[in-house]
Amino acid sequence: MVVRSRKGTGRTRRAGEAPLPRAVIERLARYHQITSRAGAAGQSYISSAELAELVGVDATMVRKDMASAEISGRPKVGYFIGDVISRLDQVLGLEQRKDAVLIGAGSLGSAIARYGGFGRFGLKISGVFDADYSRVGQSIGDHVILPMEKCKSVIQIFGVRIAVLTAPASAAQELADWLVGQGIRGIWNFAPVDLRVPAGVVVRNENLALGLAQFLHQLSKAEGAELRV
Amino acid sequence: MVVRSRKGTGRTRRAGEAPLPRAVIERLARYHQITSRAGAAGQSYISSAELAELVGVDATMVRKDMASAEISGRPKVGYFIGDVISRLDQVLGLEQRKDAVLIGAGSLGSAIARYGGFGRFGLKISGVFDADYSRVGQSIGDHVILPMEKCKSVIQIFGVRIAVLTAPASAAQELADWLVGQGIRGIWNFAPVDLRVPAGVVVRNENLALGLAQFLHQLSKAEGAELRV
DNA sequence: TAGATTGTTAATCGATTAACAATC
DNA sequence: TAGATTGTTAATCGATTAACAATC
Repeated sequence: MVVRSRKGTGRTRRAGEAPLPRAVIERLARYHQITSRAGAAGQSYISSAELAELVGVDATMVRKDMASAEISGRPKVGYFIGDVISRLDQVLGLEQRKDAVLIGAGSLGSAIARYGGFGRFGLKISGVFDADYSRVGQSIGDHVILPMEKCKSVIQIFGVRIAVLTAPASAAQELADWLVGQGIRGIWNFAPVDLRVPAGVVVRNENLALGLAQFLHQLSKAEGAELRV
Repeated sequence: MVVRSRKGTGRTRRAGEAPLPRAVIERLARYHQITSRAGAAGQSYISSAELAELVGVDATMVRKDMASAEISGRPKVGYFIGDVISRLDQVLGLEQRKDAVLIGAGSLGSAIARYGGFGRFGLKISGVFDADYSRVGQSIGDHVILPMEKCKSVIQIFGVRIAVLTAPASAAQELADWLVGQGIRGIWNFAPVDLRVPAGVVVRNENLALGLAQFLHQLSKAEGAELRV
């Protein structure tokens, strides 16, 4: 076995596959968004200064981030937007089309199912499921809500490896276990629970309550500062 | 003027008001969530080891975080859950009741308006508004959708300083400008746009597309690792 | 060419971890 | 008391910034 990584070294990968730190990835995703918008507005090049301004970081850091994504620009001109997007698509893993099932057709689930914007990232919702029979059969956007019993076969037929979990907190862990058993390898979790999954399964918690707590903290800090000045 | 902060020093505040780094705040919010749950389950004390395990960080870091929030525990016992929650409520600014207006009663806005869970953080939605007259008058949860024209007076009457912005991206900046003009000091923004606001106004972007991009990156990394092993 | 912008190396800063002392 | 757990200081590590060289 060649690939063997000791904690913290991260030196055991093929060239060009350096594991980028989370902070870098977050910024790359923002560059992607901004650059796409600039491209849609007709721009062909974008400078590190412009990106830095919009993201609120130092231009040097933008250039470093670009370097770590192996994107190079041209002195006096900037980065070619086509390059930036196609390379960031690769780095962020937005290229291949990916099927997903959505579990839980409550109000948040419906909002996500209806929102078409994720197609841009290659994410395709192949089926929307709910355990509540009173919801089954209703349509949300292009989808018809299916009973959980059908979920297993949809996962198999389409080879789905991603689940969007918008079920109630009380059911989330049990559903996650079941999904992993069916071959799901990534869960985009909107239930306010820290899911426990086996190693190798990726969970991203989109925890709105945490976001709100952070927002309120910023706010109370800002109000405090105001009172003091 | 006593309060004068030179960039980077952060040494010019009253004792006990050290500006906690964002990473610490994020963890504190998670401790808050976990501790609340443990309390609800009947536990009275929680150890740094338990928190560390659930959050996926080192126990030493939990203790340091607790220290920076001025929460102290008892050797051999752990942290008293009552202390943790009440102190974190203070630090995170979850104590006072805060009124908010919600702008944009589309599917995401409706999901948020319907979701009662934010009351726990002191956030109270005082009114739901939409510019689309076909939506006005419909009810979502406990709220009735009001026309934008009424928004101004609701802000004034209740002294609202927080807005939840779930309008389409195309309208978001204009709405933000208007809201700030009406006295709003904090915007919890769900539109996929980086809002520009005057200094002193707090914006938190809850950008699902960024979240998805990060999730997909993790996933592609994990799949890659799998193939290599 | 001169000037603007990228690219890179070195220095700084801050956050995390390790080691161990303090305490119930 | 012995043992478990918190609390704190010092060491390490990584990320950010500054300075400057390279290049179109």
